[in-house]
Amino acid sequence: MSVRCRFAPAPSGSLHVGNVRSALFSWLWARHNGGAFVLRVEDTDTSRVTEEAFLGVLEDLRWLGLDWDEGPQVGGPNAPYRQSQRGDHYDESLATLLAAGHAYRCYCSAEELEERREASRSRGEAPGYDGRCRSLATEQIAAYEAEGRAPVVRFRMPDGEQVIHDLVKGEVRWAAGELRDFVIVRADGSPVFLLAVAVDDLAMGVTHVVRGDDLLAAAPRNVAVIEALGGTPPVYAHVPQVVGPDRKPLSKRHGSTSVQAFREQGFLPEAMVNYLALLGWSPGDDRERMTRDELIVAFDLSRVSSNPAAFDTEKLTWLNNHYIQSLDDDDLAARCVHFLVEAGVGVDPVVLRQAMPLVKERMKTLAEVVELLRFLFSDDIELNDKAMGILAKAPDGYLKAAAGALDACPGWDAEQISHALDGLAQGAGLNRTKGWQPIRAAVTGSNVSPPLPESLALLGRERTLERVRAAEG
RNA sequence: GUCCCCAUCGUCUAGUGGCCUAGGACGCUGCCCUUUCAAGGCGGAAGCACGGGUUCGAAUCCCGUUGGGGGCACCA
Repeated sequence: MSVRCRFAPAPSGSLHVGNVRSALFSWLWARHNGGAFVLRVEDTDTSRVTEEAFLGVLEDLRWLGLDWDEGPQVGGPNAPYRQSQRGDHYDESLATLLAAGHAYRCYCSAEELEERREASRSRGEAPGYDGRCRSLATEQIAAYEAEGRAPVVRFRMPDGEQVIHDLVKGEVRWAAGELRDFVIVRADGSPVFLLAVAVDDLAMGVTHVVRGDDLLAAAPRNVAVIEALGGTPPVYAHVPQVVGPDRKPLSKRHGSTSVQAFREQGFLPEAMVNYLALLGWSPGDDRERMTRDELIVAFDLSRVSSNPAAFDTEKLTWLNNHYIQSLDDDDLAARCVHFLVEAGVGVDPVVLRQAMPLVKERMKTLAEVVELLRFLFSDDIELNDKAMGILAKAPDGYLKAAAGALDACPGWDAEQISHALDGLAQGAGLNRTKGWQPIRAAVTGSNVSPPLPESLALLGRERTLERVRAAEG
């Protein structure tokens, strides 16, 4: 049987990197096995779902290159792929479960349940549902109905020990009676996650469920429902949570951990995918920088680590720089445009393209292109403090001499500019560092810039001279 | 409270009883290269949570302790 993996996010706007890693592992496993990757959106909680949030999730996955074979915008034999549109499937399964006695109506009110939970808690017992409505007499049901109570539907957990053979966690057991009967349909008739997931995984022929280990305890419940429906449960792989630097599960508290935030900061999808793949998984050898195809070949769910991994932006950043360096100049320039425009910097595409070799090993994120190259596209140069300091320390008349030397430079390419600058520095008795910094400060407004001669060559002689002369005063 | 999961450098990891004087990577750090900043090259510091076993031998197996995390919802 061919492998079918799925990713089933709640539509949250933008996925956070922990979710994305689950999606990535699921996708890698599908691709590794030449199987299918199914996307299903868990939007049963219709009250808080917006169309924008739904589209945001799809956008994130597309940007990362995690393509799906079945799902929203793509279709497939099991459409629709939004749980909010699959009510008839749940109704049908519910009828089956009820008819076979695998589920029953529970009339306990929220207050009654809470009261009994507290009582068992104070007795030191597990606080779950006590099974009171498991086998109600007909008269009792009639009495509840007469009271106007609206029942929920609970799933009757099978007796006996429950065992999950998890690809990551190994064999996990729950003693008989530990897993209580849980609600599968609310009093208002809407299906709960635990029903919807089981019904959908079964209907969609999912063979492997890869998800966060916060859902580990849901697995035996999922299995029980699927088996009650006469199906064969999938294999589960519960990957550990991604945690923040403080070792707490990733949340809003850790700031911008959404895919969208990383994208806006100028991280490449190639870097995100590579980094996330390494978070909790390794190929078993020393490889770290791996292409998408290499990851697909090497990926193995059984090699996923079973302990939580801390998200390390530093390492992501290192990989991002690596991928920026590996892009060809046209590609890199195209990706930079957005960030320059966003920063209000007008761009000359030809010059931008020519500037790429100067900045690619200096950029940790695409967003940094703005500070690196602003001086090329804007003549409105503001000197930073260090630049002012450098200019203040330059010998008297040095900038005037610089203007003269550059004006006299026979040709305007990096090599000849470099030669002219050397002549200038030597004439003033300065080494390159001391001799070139004032020019850098005057022209770029900063003590730090891409290589100077190449930068001046791109800037052009006239604009260079204007800035050097302006800095004199 | 109870059940479950987890525990190798600061971080991600390799390691599945002898190959471990615990390997790699990020970060940190020294040197080299160098027009600034990077990038790059070559070095360095840094770890098996603790306590008991099992074994000729344990990072690796078992038990316990401690410390994290998750479940026990008409949330997903």
